Amino acid sequence: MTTVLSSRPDIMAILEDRGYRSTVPRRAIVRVIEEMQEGFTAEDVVRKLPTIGRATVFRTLKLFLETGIICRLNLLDGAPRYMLSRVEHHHHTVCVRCGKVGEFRAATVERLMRIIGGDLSGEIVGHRIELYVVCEQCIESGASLPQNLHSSLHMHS
Amino acid sequence: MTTVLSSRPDIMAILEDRGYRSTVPRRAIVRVIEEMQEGFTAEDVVRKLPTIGRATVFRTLKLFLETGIICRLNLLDGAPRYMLSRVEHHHHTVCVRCGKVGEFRAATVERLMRIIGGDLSGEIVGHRIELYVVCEQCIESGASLPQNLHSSLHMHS
DNA sequence: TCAATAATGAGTTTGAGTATCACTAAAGCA
DNA sequence: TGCTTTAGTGATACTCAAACTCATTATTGA
Repeated sequence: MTTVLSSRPDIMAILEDRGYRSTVPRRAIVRVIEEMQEGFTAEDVVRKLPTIGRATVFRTLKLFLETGIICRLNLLDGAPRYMLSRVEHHHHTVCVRCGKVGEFRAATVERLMRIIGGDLSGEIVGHRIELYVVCEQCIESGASLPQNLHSSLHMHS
Repeated sequence: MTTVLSSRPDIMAILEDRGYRSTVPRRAIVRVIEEMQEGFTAEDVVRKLPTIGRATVFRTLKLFLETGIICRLNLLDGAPRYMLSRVEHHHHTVCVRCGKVGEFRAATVERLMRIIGGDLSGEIVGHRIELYVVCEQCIESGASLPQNLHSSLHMHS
């Protein structure tokens, strides 16, 4: 009998179900990334786990990505950002000022995809939506947007 | 009196309006990227223009990106892909088999943003939507999707 | 407990992109 | 048209994230 401690699935169980081994480095990486709520880079993990080899961190993140445990966002300039997938199907909000990443779901999105799909040649097999936002904290602290961000992100209001 | 040869704006004119000079390397790069309809990497341009310095290519693409002449997609694994912005406000389709990039517009998208914006804390300042598709040619040639692509792209049917 | 092998980590390599800086060429003006 | 200013260029060196290699280690199932 197992106790459900949180709504998040047991990551090591997912891996073991797929035939991957439960190792010390993998468990350490799971522990670390569960703590970092607002997205992290590969380098963050390397820094937090100096005893674990660099290659192992990259390999493990790749594995987690392939198994859907984490997801990756390529945004702004710089290294890709990862975060735990809390819910099955979701999209991301990214604060353009502090870089904080959030998740959201919207049924409307799925309907939209079907509408657009009808107008396109070819077949839609997936989609990715990112919303660039200024988060509440950043609005409160009242700073303005960085120059050039709008065009370089190819954003549209 | 000028003759309009295509619906695409004159790129060098845009740059000159902003105070940038019309130089031999820039004109060469414009010529090359206008030929590559289906997206290109920085390395593609470097390869096609061996007489032009590497740094210049990267600087120029950055400039074009900032002025909205081209747009960038971070997708699949590998280097970012660029393409000419044909229309002001658009989103991209990417064929997951051949990598071909297309553009589409949808008024519905804008309405969707307003709906979602109401549910979120913070303020939406932009969005990015990418549709992963299998293009018509690839459907005709009939090959199946690569393994692992679905989860690693964090796609949702 | 042991054998098979998946996983690791140290070190090396790759490759995209940037920084530097002396040189070149574009543009405005005399 | 030539001159001057300075934006732009290109060769080179450098940075940094990420991948590769391979000998060693740890995990698992028997």
